[in-house]
Amino acid sequence: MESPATSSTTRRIVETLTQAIVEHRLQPGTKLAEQKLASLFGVSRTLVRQALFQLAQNRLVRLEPARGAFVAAPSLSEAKQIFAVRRMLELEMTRAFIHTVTPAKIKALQRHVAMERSAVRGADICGRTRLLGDFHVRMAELMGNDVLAQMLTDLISRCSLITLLYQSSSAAEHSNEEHADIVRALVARDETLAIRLMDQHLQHVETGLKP
Amino acid sequence: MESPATSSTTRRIVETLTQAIVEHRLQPGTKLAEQKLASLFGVSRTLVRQALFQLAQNRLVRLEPARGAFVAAPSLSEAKQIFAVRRMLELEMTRAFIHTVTPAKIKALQRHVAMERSAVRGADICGRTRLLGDFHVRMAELMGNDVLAQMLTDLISRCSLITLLYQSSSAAEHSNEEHADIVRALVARDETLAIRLMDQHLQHVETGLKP
DNA sequence: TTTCGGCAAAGTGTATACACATTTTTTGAT
DNA sequence: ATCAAAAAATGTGTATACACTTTGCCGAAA
Repeated sequence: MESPATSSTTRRIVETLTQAIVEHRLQPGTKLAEQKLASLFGVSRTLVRQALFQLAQNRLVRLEPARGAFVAAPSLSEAKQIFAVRRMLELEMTRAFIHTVTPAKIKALQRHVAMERSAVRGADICGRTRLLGDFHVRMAELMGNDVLAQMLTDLISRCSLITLLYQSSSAAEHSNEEHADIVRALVARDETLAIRLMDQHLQHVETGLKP
Repeated sequence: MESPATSSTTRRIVETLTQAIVEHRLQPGTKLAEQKLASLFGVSRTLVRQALFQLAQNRLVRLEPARGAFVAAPSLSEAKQIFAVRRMLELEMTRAFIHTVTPAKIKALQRHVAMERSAVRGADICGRTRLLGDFHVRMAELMGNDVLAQMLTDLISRCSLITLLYQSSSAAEHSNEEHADIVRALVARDETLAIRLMDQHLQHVETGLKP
């Protein structure tokens, strides 16, 4: 399941804006005027509009009728709802993972955790956040459930605006260690432990949000 | 959390097309030519394009570059993935519902089940399918988790592309009875029973898919 | 000084026009 | 008669133009 087919030009704009928003070079609430973006990217308003439309569906921008597009500022209440959904999905996903685990899948997760660690050790803040989120998506992909993977991708990108605001470097390191712990529990085929660790991990990330 | 703000004209087109697709008046694979839809709705291609774009993100239509838009034809494998996700979400939702249940919420669900029954008894095929799906969405809304509700809305509309192919009138009646059973278990605050009933219900809907 | 009304500037919402790709039809040769 | 190649038709991708809404500013009246 690939992302919906769209002109590569529009996609380029979406990706550039997404990065800018997620890396906080565009602060929440910033107005995104169509004409300015159009001349900035050297295209017409048409393509910018499509891009903004798509970003609105990813909940990264807010579209106010006849007023324009603004960088979204997800509320804490929304973040809590998102985490409630993530917990539902990911605890069950962990349970199911244990039953379909193979050495190759374990290897893939271990490699991912290693990549996380180098990003966390380095100063690569946006790469760090992306990788820490991708761990969860990777688990879904390894289970062969692309629908679940896509869903987690959306959910995680929706809170990335918030996690980036509040997540400290030490919290990132903590997350990375918890991922490693979860993988160890998966290796040991310890279902109860893996689920408990995942639950605690999500709990930590969520409580880490509050300023 | 309301659906993403967009011109009401575009939204009208999206909703009309969604209904038509979900109610199977437009068969999977049907080409959706922009100009034809434009004259049909009495608007320009611009608005139709926006609508098709949005529908593509909801996975109800497929967009092929330079070839156009087609009504999506979800594979059985995709349907199975969707049901796996629904089971994750809805079993936990049922568990959580028990803990936050109030007489008002029960009343709302009971009213909904009654509406389902009259639609099932009558010959209102499209209303029937919509209402049977909405039961699950309604539960999420009553829990105050709009993120979950939106997610279930998407998942269920994607399923209905398939279920409508196979769901018989007797199956609909069966679903309605199962909903009533679930509500009774909620009234009794019987967590284990409610979850088991919901699990069986999803199982029935899913196995009902295979031709 | 403050407030209200209107005017101008800016920006979004929609339609239309044109360029290019794809598909289909037609035509000509084997 | 069949197949291939070319041309016409259909349809998408992008840009531009115009109408209408919002907004900020300036002046006049209380």
